[in-house]
Amino acid sequence: MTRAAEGRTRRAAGELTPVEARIMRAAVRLFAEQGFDGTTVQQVVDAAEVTKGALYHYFESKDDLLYEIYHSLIAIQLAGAERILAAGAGPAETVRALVVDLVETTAAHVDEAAVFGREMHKLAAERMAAVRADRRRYHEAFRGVVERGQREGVFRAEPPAETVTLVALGVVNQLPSWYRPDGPKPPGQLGAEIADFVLAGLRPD
Amino acid sequence: MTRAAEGRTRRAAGELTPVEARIMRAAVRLFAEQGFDGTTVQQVVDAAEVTKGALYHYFESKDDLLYEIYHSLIAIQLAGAERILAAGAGPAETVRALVVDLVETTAAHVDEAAVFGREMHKLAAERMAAVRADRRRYHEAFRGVVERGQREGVFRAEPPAETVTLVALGVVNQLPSWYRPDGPKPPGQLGAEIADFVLAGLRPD
DNA sequence: GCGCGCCGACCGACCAGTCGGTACGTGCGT
DNA sequence: ACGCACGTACCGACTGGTCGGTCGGCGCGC
Repeated sequence: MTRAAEGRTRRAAGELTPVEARIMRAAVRLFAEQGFDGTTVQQVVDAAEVTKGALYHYFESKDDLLYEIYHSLIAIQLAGAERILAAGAGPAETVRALVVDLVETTAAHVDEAAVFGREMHKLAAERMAAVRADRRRYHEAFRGVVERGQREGVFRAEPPAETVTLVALGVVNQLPSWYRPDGPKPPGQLGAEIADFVLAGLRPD
Repeated sequence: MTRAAEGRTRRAAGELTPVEARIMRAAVRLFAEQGFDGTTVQQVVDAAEVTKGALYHYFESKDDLLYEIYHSLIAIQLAGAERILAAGAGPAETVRALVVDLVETTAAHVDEAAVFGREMHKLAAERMAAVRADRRRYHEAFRGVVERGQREGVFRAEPPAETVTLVALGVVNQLPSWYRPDGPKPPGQLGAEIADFVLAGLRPD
């Protein structure tokens, strides 16, 4: 059995050999800078200081790298959402926590997020479906919190919950195009400001 | 002089020969579906029912097509912004008109917007600079309106104008990833709902 | 001395862009 | 009225180069 096949399950469990980690780090950086198609496998192995043989020993294909990048990001974000939802706070506090967490994790993984946003559509149909399902789960969980707040009367009823969700998740998905780690505002503050603005649009008269 | 060189100025003035228009339409659709690098020049010419010779007669390179796509979109959007700003309405009405116009033009040119968002970074340095400058102009014009409303007291002072701008333009830029022309809500309504929500976040207590 | 982990030259496919050529309309000298 | 020269529009086989992926081999630990 080659490591490439075995690797899928091992990596799915979050375990990475040092060589795999180096390859992933190099791939994410290069894909973010130059795009997936604009980056050659040779550039990745050079940057990771390994050889093509090693890369294809651990990964099945170039596409495989793309999927792993998505996977490492979505796993973190869904875990955050589940943790926050499970805490069982009120709608306002939950929305705030969700937005702040999303902004912080996205900022901490800007390269992954940038690659994901730009190249998601290049995934094979099957993997694409898995991605879409995860995204929709997040989207619906968020909208559910907004709807609950509206039913309970802690949020204004007028803005369609769907629109609020689109706006909130929209900024976050767009974040890689303007966020700079060395910018003046730390991610936590950015998240808080965005959350405040979203909640301001929801506060009852 | 080849048409490819002449074409730059002629196309900049908004004039397109029928052949150029066919090529552009095919290119936009294919780039939106498969990405820029994922689309071959041969596919474009086949879809446009012309030959490679014709394409390279009218365009200098594949990159040229990308730039023309951007150009046709940004020209419309900046024109809309200037028209609205020139109308001289109050901050609230101006913000609303800006958002609605942006959503409507983006929806009317989803393919262009999708390609632009994903492949902008592939532009050559010089053209990239021109793009960035235009985007910043739009961004700053929008923020300026928000700041004016805050100074005049018609908007709440708390949300940083920069954050409001990031949120408003963020949804619009993200629109190609979820908007479907055959969806239940027409673009005008979508724009109105988003504008309402943004203005709700700005309305004074 | 055997096999796992890795090496890297090489292969076949593919692709942007080229270029020698064709077809046709226009104007001009006779 | 005719034909010749010229420019524009377009054609499509071909080239030079690139890239993802392969595979026979090799060295080191056991």
